[in-house]
Amino acid sequence: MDVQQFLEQGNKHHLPNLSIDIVIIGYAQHDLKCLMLEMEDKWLLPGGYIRNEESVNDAALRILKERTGLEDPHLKFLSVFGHQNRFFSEEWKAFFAKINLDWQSDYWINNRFVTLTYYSLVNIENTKPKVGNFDKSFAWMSFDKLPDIWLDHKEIVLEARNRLKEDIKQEHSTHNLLAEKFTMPELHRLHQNILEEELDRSRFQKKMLATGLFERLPKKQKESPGSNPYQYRVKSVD
Amino acid sequence: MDVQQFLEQGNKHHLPNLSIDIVIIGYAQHDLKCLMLEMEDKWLLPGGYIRNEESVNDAALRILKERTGLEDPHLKFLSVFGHQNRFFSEEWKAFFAKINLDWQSDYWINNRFVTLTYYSLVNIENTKPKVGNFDKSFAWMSFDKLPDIWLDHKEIVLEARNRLKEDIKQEHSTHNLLAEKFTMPELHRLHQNILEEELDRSRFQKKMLATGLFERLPKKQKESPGSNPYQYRVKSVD
DNA sequence: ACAAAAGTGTTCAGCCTACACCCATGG
DNA sequence: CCATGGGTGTAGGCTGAACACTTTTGT
Repeated sequence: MDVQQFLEQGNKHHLPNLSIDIVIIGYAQHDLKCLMLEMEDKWLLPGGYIRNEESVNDAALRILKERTGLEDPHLKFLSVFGHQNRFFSEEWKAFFAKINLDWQSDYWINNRFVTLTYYSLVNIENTKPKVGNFDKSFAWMSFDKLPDIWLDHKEIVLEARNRLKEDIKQEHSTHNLLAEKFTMPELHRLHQNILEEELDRSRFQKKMLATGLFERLPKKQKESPGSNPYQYRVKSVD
Repeated sequence: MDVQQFLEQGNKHHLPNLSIDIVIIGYAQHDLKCLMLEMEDKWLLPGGYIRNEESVNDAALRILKERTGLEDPHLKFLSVFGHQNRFFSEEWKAFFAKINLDWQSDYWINNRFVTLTYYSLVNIENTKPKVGNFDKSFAWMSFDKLPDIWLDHKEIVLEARNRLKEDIKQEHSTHNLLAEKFTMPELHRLHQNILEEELDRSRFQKKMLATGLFERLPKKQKESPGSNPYQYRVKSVD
């Protein structure tokens, strides 16, 4: 579907008041980052709309796959943003003016949208982001140095950051942020990074191994001084 | 708004693809129950649609208040049901035939609806349920003896029942199911009921008191044999 | 007096915490 | 050979589990 057709006819093929936004979280250089797209001088979250013939969940997976290329990604529901003033006709108008495209006040994307937000933990190395129709570029943005963010997407990003902190205590999905094989010190640093606090190294290791979720692999070939760490990977489900 | 106008024009005043369904949970006769409405021979959850001028959250509160009369109720988001085949034109058609009302295939309520589900813990004694336009009656249905439930609402009810079991370990919202003043034995029985397992009486009492959430009131005047229990209420936030 | 209900106490096991210790490796 | 990093061990404390004890009250 080309852009003009999408703007004029998209409401016939999509649910006209629902959108999906995904906070795609990665980890590199000892830093938590999220994938953002640049539209002119502002940044926003990867997102999209729900087609008539797909479920909400399928739409989220499709959007995630379109932006990352990932086949079987981690994906978790975050929350609903449903304020009555949540429409962005002024923002769209200004944006269309900037890129010298015609803007019509009856484009369906000017509707009020309730957005369903998700977050996804991915391995940056395996992710090959692709920009969408209106996007100039993408970037992995550190949560500590967020740029000018469009619409209410900053609120969504921060909610995801907080939710991750809560979820880490219950769930064991953080390995999605690392490569298939990882060491305990790596996982330890990651958890400290997410929780923004020091965790006892000894206790962390024992707790993780006690879950029985990981299987030990041969030691890593190392270059740095010190004993070589074992590598682990998530046990395959039997 | 009268019924005919709602059916023909409702899409102009509501988000046309979003609904809200609420599992309203109460507790009476040592039994967890949920509020259901009768439409002909089937039962369904209290629900409604989102008006253009209200937020999703306000809509949920409005719907909850319309059905229960409650002013400041407990309300918590449950989940999204968003399957692509989630429209119920056949069901509506059959229902309209039964009540001898005209049915049009282009009524907006035949649309595909994504439903946002919530659950609410209420005190049955303080709740004065009111039926909606199409409802014959209401009833507090025990989770163990659910009737014939319309659409996919049974799935929603069961998800709420399971979520409550999970949430009880983290949150302390169960007092919403009891009267303002309650005793520890009452709270104890309630928790056992929700978790469907025995809880050590001694430990339960100490754990609850250790939260510091409750303040002790004078002992209850009692009739049954045994020592009179203290009454408690939730501490007011300072 | 006795049984039932409610509140509190006691013991033991297991887990969390905070380190200490040991081993491997590179400079 | 020593600094660094990584794996494991251990003593102390806290918390939870199971059950015992005591008090209160209706029958």
